[in-house]
Amino acid sequence: MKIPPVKGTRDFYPAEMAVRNYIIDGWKKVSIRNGFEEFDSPILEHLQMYTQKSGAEIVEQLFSFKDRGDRDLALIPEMTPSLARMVNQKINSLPKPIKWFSVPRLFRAERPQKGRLREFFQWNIDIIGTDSIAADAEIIFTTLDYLQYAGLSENDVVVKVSSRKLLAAFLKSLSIAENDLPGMYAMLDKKPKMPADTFAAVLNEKLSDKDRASKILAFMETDSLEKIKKSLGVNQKIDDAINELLEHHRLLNEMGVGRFYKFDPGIVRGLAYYTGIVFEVHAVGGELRAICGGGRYDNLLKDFGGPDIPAVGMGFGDCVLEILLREKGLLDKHIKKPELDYFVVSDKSFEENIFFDLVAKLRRNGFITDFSYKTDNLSKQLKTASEKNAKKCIIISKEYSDSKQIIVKDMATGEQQTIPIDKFMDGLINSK
RNA sequence: GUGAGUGUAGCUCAGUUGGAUAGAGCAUCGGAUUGUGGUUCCGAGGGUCGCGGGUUCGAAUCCCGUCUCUCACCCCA
Repeated sequence: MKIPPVKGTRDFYPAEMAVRNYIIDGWKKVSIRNGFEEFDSPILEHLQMYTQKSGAEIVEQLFSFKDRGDRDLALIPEMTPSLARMVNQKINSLPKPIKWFSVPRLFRAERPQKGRLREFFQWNIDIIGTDSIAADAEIIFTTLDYLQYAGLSENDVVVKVSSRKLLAAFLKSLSIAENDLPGMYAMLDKKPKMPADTFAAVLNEKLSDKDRASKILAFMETDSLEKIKKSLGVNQKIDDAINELLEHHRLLNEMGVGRFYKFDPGIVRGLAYYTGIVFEVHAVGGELRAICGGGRYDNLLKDFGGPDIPAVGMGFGDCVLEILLREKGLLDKHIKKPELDYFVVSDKSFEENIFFDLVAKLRRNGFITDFSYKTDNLSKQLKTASEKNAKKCIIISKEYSDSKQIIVKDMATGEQQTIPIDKFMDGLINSK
């Protein structure tokens, strides 16, 4: 009986594995050069970790089970709670700020669709223990550092930035109650999904107040910090939030990535735990969902039973990225076919057992080396060498039995030279 | 969880109004060119036509169910 793969998962054959490694290696390389240290958590956590803050509905969106000790466990659907748990556990002994990154394998029991699967990889970077806006800027800089590393420019991607603080202060200035804020966030977050007049109608209905609704609409349409400052600079809290955004923008300009920046009050992010500047990276002109997103979440550690310590972070999944890189032709460009340094070929026209000795020595010296199990036909073996993308072939044949010489053939040019095997071996060792 | 579309070799697809051993290209494997690869030529393997049921003398083809995949909704950490 054939057993199918599990819904929403992927098989990584060598070709797909090369893509996955390319993406993840890039994430790690960029994290490290931006001063982040790698950590990892278990793939299982207590189910309670997710139900506690998000409610019971979330159980339907993750994979959970009871172990034999009757514990409710879950395959982790995100990394941030595990990070909070780990940091809280050692909070007093960790030097601050903490700059950590991770590339966990995550699971969500949703119905798969474009750019969303049930099993995926997600790059996370977090800075914990500072409320400096420079940290908010650095998270975005590091994200952009990767996107540029992958070959994307400001023509391909845009960072849309907003502020929960600004939005909250603005909504409160319209006498919307603190308790109603989460509901408002959820609604405003849906704006891009509906036509403008539908959104206006929904807003009117929700507020039952045309004046306030039109003010919110105007706010949501504003596309620059300067305009916001001019139209709203009436209230200390709003002013503070705007100044924070201006400083953040200034830092990104100074870091040389200001051209990617776009103020967009429509960026709300669904998650309730954000408290400050939030952002999403989107493909320019595409229909794709957000490539990645993040922001400041100053209450998270406290919410998970730790001290009141500020934090800012970003999460970046592999699925949408892969679609985008493929569309832009950046995968074929960056992922090389595997190559061999040497392919050793022989027609067995000699007695001595030199063949495997040579193969082993090449490998021990660090050369990627292979050979064919079929040793009858020279032309077959060379064909295999071509298929395996060998840079050079070593041919051991009658020159060896005649005078202990081997042929080194350059597969790109076809040139070959005959040299004594001892000389070749000495050259190998000296080349290291 | 809701809705729409889809399913024929590993991949991309043919398959006449329901008719006999279901085809092609690519890929894979083998052979030819006997001291040298990429080209070419020849050949082979591989499909309970997603699965189950029904209609029919007869089903890849029509009907029902189910699953998969795709896309959208819900949700988005």
